[in-house]
Amino acid sequence: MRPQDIATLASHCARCGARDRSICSAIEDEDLNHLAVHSQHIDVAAGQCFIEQDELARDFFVVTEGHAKLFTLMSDGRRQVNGFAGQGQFLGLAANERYAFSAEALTPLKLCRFSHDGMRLLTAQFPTLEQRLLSEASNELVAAQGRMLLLGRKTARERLASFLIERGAGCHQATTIELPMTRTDIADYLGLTIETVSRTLNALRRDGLIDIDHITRIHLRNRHAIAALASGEAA
Amino acid sequence: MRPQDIATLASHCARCGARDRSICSAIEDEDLNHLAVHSQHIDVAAGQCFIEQDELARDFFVVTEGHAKLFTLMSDGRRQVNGFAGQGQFLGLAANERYAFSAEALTPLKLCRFSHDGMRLLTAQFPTLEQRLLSEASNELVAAQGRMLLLGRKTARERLASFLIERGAGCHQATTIELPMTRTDIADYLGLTIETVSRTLNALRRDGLIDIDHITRIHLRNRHAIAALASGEAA
DNA sequence: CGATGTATTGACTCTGTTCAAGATATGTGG
DNA sequence: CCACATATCTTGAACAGAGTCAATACATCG
Repeated sequence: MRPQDIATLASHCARCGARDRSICSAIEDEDLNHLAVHSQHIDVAAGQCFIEQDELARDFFVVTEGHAKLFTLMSDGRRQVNGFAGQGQFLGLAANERYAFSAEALTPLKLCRFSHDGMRLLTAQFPTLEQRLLSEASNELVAAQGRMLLLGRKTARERLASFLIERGAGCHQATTIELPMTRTDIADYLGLTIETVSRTLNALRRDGLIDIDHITRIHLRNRHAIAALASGEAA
Repeated sequence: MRPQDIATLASHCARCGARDRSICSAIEDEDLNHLAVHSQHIDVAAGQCFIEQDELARDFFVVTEGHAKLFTLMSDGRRQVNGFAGQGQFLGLAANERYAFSAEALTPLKLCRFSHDGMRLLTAQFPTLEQRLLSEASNELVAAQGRMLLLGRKTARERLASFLIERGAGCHQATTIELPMTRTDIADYLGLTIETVSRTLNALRRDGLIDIDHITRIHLRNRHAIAALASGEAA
């Protein structure tokens, strides 16, 4: 890992750290040299797979730039997208011996890779890092339970509303959302078909809840109503 | 915590530890005294709630006897059962400031309770414990992804087959499954209605895949076929 | 044994899927 | 810069799997 990569990672993680999302926020600046020894910077082209379901889980990853999708496949091609990962997101906790999911770049992607072995050395050196990992895992478990509720019990309309609110979270004022994924990815994320996603989004537009500025850009006109829909408090 | 409770916990955890499922397997016998200082034995009557969704998350729990269900509620009463917990199971990782789920005893239940504060002291003393917690969280994340696939993409028949296989796991030979939960719980676990659960189980019986000895006892006649169904390799 | 809660079965409905056609983007080469 | 080719997205019509509502059967427990 070159010095400029460390700087890049550090600056990215500093940004993410503000929202307490990045794993790197557990590591102080002066410790970044140790980090550098055990990590490696990687570029992935859009559409390329960098984690393969059922492969031996040797590495963890941190997204430093771009977006990725995580998904599970069935033998007949049915697909469930488990999540999307953006800047600062940590990947690879959902694995024992082998990865439980595949991961593919949605946009040109920059990753920081840590071997499990390297990670063990790091956690031995920085106990806070292990706490940080555990807290990250807890966050993901909470999110997973929210998604089970969505997939098991919510209507198509509620699923889309939940998706929009989730995507819009963090941006307190900016109610315009960028969607780096296709309709197919959204459908597989929400347990629906592309047709239902398309129809439902346009229904939300007709009802004045959103504007669809562009296929990849959606404006929330009535965030409060969308949030109510998402949590099931609607007629 | 009384000495006999420690013994009970230890013996239970020893049993579970064989399958590497219990959190206590990280703690050696001679350390159980330290454990005792920070833990508390609790009895819960069947039907009683012992974790309340959105309450401040102050404690972790280990099930030492009996069965519990974990679930999430929507304001209109829709319910998603996130999982069932039996002997040796660790509860409470899916929480940040507050619990992301509620938990209720299905049978008379014995729990071991650890305060978060006590847990911090314990993990400081036994670094392996924190690794154990992280590994437990990883297992749960893997399981969560399996459930997302189930809830998002599987048919009712495949969901029931998956449920039976999951319940039958561990018991390599014994193909008779005890179900400590009601049909309503199963339905809310699989994202279905009780009617669909009932109809589908009886369809599986008619097709010679299972016997329903009793409402709460199911015998797997053709485990291989059920497993194939569960993973979606069927007509 | 009757009372109550739980499970099964049946008839009908509805939400979301499937299949198919058309529209809109994105990208390429002339 | 435009025409064509390909992807992706939208829209429509028919269908199906699971849900809803309602009646009946079965357990469990006093």
